[in-house]
Amino acid sequence: MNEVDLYPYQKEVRFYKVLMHPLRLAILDLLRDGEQCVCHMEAVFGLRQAYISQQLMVLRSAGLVEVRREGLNIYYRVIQPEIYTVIDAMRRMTQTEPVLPAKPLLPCHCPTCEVTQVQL
Amino acid sequence: MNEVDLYPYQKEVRFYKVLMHPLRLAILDLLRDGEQCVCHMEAVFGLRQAYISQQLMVLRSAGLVEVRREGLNIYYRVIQPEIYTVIDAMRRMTQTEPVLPAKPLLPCHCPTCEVTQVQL
DNA sequence: CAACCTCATTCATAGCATTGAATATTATTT
DNA sequence: AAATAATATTCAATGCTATGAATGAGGTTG
Repeated sequence: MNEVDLYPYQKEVRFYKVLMHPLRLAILDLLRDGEQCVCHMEAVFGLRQAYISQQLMVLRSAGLVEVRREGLNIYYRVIQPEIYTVIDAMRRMTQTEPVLPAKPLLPCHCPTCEVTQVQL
Repeated sequence: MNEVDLYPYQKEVRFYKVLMHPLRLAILDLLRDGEQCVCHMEAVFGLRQAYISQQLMVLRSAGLVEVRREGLNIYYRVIQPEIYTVIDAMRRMTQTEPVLPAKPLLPCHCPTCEVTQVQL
């Protein structure tokens, strides 16, 4: 049977699969302002570290984020910012807004959170 | 445990899940030029009708397409064209092009295909 | 109304994603 | 080098998605 080759779509499909998860979208939103350590995400979302790491791994193996180590902390940053053009287009379509907690839900001791706490 | 409410992301997530499938992307590409009947899709893609119908159902229950009956044929059309802004943003990011067969892979007798055949 | 189109639905199976729990790894500090 | 802190990985159970096969439902034509 002579059928169309849908293989060329796989590249896009892979990215849609990555975006198909609420926590991964939330992480990408958090990284809009620049790199953050895992510890900070843990505090902001109030979710277990292992779970966050699992989703970060998905983002990493998709080539969307990269990692930088500084002492004990590991900082993630987006290396393919074009992903935000996709996310923003979807937001316009669904008329939704990113929902991030204004303050971290849990106390944290990473540099980012220390600064946040001083500001309070 | 005090954790973030990721529920607001579900609306977007639902659409990403819809886009996460090569045939559904191909169908949306085919519908860029306006409505098409199932029969035509069958011919263009060379895939079994039931399979195409299944994916059309997913597009329909996501509210992306609607249906119009004309005699024996059923025509699908996109009712939320903003979806193309998302798809196009993704295409720019992945630097891919939509791949549709220039001519239907199979003969078809729907109005659209008759016209195509006359043009040959 | 019976045969025939076109399309939709149901069902079953296999595969993949999600997510919690436990544990491993890497770097730092003492 | 042992203890600790931050992050990663593995495992297992469960649920969701994909897809083929079979069948059903609506219209149409003779």
